[in-house]
Amino acid sequence: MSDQQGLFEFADLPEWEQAAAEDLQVAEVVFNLPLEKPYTYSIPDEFRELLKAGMRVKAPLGRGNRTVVGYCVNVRQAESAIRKLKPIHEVLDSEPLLNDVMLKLTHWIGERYLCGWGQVLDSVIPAGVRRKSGTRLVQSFELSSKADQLIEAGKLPKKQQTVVDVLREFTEPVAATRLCELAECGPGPITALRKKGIVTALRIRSEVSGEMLEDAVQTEDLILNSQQQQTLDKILSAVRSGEHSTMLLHGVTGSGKTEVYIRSIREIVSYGRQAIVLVPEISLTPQTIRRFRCRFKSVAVLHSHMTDSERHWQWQQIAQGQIEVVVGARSAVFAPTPNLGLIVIDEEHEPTFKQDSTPRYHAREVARYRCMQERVPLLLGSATPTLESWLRATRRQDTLLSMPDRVAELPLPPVVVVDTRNDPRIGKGSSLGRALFTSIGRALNEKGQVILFLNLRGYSPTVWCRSCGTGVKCPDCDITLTWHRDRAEAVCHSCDYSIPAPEKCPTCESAAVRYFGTGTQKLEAEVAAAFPAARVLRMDSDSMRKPGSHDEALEKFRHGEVEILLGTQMIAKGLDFPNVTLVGVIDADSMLNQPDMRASERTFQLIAQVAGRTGRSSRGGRVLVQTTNADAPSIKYASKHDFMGFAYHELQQRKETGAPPFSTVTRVIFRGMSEPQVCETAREVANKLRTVAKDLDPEARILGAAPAPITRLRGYYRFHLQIAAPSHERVKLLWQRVEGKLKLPDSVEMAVDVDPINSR
DNA sequence: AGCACGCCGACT
DNA sequence: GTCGGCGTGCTC
Repeated sequence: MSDQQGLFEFADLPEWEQAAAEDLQVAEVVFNLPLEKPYTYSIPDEFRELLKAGMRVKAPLGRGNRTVVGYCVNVRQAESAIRKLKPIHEVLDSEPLLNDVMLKLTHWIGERYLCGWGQVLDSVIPAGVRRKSGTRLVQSFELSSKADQLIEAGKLPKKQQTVVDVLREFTEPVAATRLCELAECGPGPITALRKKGIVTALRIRSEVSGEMLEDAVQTEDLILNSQQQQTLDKILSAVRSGEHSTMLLHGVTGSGKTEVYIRSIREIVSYGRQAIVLVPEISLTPQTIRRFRCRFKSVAVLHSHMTDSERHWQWQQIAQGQIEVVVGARSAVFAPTPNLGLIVIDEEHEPTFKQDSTPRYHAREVARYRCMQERVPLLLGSATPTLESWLRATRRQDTLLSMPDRVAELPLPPVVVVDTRNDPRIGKGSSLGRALFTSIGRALNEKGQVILFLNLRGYSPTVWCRSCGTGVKCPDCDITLTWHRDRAEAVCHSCDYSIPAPEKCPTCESAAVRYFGTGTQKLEAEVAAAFPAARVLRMDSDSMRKPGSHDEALEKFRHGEVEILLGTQMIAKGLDFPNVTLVGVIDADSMLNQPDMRASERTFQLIAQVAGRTGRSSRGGRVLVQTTNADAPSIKYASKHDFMGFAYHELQQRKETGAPPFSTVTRVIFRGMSEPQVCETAREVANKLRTVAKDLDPEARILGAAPAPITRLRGYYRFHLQIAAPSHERVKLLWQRVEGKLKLPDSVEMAVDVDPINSR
C-alpha cells in the first residue's frame, strides 16, 4: 500500500475525486507475470453487478496499456485514500471459475511453493474450462420488451406472425436454427422482425457435447474383517466430528485399504457431500475406476488423456454437485466439488503426487490445506508411508491407523536377499545370479509366473565398489558420488565436492568400479536366451508409449499368455496376480546408490511394493533381491517386511544429518546452453543467498552451486543449489529477499523447487 | 513477460 | 545533427 501512495500522492487528487472514491468498488487482479502482488483496478458501472472474485478479466497494464488477461481475486470497497485507477476492460466469465476456498488455496500454493498466484491459477484451471471447450456461441432470439405494443401498432405478415407465436411459447431465447425449424421459415422473417424491434438477437453459450456417465452395475458392500471395521470406525468418528484431521492409514499391501476408503466415502456421500480420491497416474486403470464405478452412482474420472471439452464437461458436472466421487491423479485435488466431505490419497508415498513443473506443489500438502479450510478429514494410505507423513503420525500431529494383516490371512511372501558379490554368473557379466536363475527355472517348471524388476532408466552411473558393496560417498553430504567419464572424476551433486576417480575402493582397497547397470532391453535378451521356452514381455516407458498398451500388456500377463514379465517402476504397483510365484529384483544397488537424499527410502519402498505383487494366493511366492550390499538397512528391513524398523532407523539417520523431515530443502535449478554461464550464474545466486543468510538467518545453509545429477538434459547444461532451513517460512523470507535483486542473463533459466522429491 | 524509456555509436 | 542499438526497470 505504502509504495502505491508514494507514486501518486493522495494530496494530488482534487477534492471531488476523493469524495467520489468513497463508495468506489475496486477489483484486485493477478496476472501470470512475475509481479508480487495483486493490482487494483476500478470497476466500470456496467460490470458492477457482474464482476465477482474468481472471474477472469481483461485489464490494461503498463505504460502502453496493453490488454492482459488476469484473474479477479477480490472485489472490495476502495479505501478513502485512493489514487487514480485504471478501469477493467472486460469481464470474461459469467460465473466465477473458483470459489473463495479455491482462491485462498491457490494463493497459499503461491506462497508455499514460491511462485506467483497468477501462475498457480493458470495451471490449476484446465485449459478446456478457460476456453469453455465443448460449448459454442449460438445466435438466438427472444421477443423484445416492446414486442406487444409494436405488434398492436400494425398487423404482421403471416410468416412473421408464426415466428412471434413460436417465441411466445418460450420464456428463454431460442436458437436461430431451432426457430427456423419450428416456424417453418427461412432467416428472412426473423431479420424483418429484428429490424422492427420486435425480436432481439443475442448470442447464447450452449453445450455441444455432453456424454453421459455410463452406469456401472452396482455391487454390494463387502463384509469387512475386524481390522478393517476398527479402522473404518475410527475414520467415521473423525468424519462425524465435523473437524479437520489428517489420518495416515498404514496398511500392508493386500490389507484391503480400498474397501475402507469406499466405506468412508459412502458415509460422506450419505450426507450429500462429495469425495476426492487421488491415485498415482499409473494406477488410474480401468480396473481401479471400475472398483469405484460399481459402488457409487456418479463417479467422475480426471486423467491426463482427456480432451479439453471432456475435461470441461466433467468440471461442470462436479461444480454442479452432480458427482459423488472424483477419482483422479494429482491435479484432481483441485476438483471444484461444491460440498467436499473427504479427500483420500492412495499410495501417499508416490512421487507422482509432486508436480514437476511450476507450480511444483505436492498434492498431499495441497489436500491437507484444502481439508483444513473445508474442515473435513484427509485420509492418506500407504504400505510404505513417506517419512514426512510417518513422523507427523508418530508425533501425533496426524492420526495413525494401522492395518498390519493381509485379508484372508495370507502371509507376506518371504524375501530372500541374495548377495551377488561373489556370484559366479554375475562375475561373468550376467544380470541373473545363480540363485535367481535357478529360481526362475523352478517357478516356470511349476507353471508359475515370474516378475523381474529392474530399475535403471534415467539413473546416473555411481561410483561404487563391487567387492565390498558400498558406494563412495561425499564426506559432507552423505550421498553417493557420481562418475563423470569425460572428466574422469567422481563428483558430489549436492555440494560440488569432487575427487579424481578412485583407482581403488577407499574402504576395502580392491579396484573401485564405475558402474553402469543393465537396461531392460539387454535383460530381455538375456532372459529370452536363458529360458527359450518362456514367453517374455518387457514393460518400460519405451515399450509402453502408446496409450492403452499398458493395460493390454497387464491383461496378457493376467491371462497367462506370458510367463515372464520384466520392466521398470511401472510393474511394481497396483495389481494382484495370483499366479505370480516369484519376483526378482535384479539390482537393488542401482537405486540404493543414487545421489539422492531419499535413495534409501526409495529402495525400501520399491522392495516392499514388489513383494506385494506375489503371494496373493494359496500358491505362495517368494521375492529374490540381488544386491552387493545386503547389510543396507533399507534392504535388511524390507526383507523382514518391517516398515517401522526401517522408519525408526532412517529417521534417526535423517535427524543426525539434519535432513528432511527435520528440515526443509528448497532447490534452485539453473539451465542454459552455455555451461560456464550457467555455472557462474548458479554460483552468483548461491553467494548472494549466503551473504543474505549470514545476517538474516544464520541457521539456513546453502549447498552448492553444483552440477545437477543429470548435468545435461536436452541440450541444456544444468546446475543447482539447495537451501536447507528449519522451516518453509524462513526459506521464503530468505528467498524473497534475494529474488528481487537477481538479474539473470537471458540465456539462463531458473526454477525454484520447494520440497524437491528428487534432485535430478 | 512485454514494452517504454534511456544513454551511447554509425549514418543521411 | 538523427536513427536505432539493446540494457534497465516498471507495470495498479
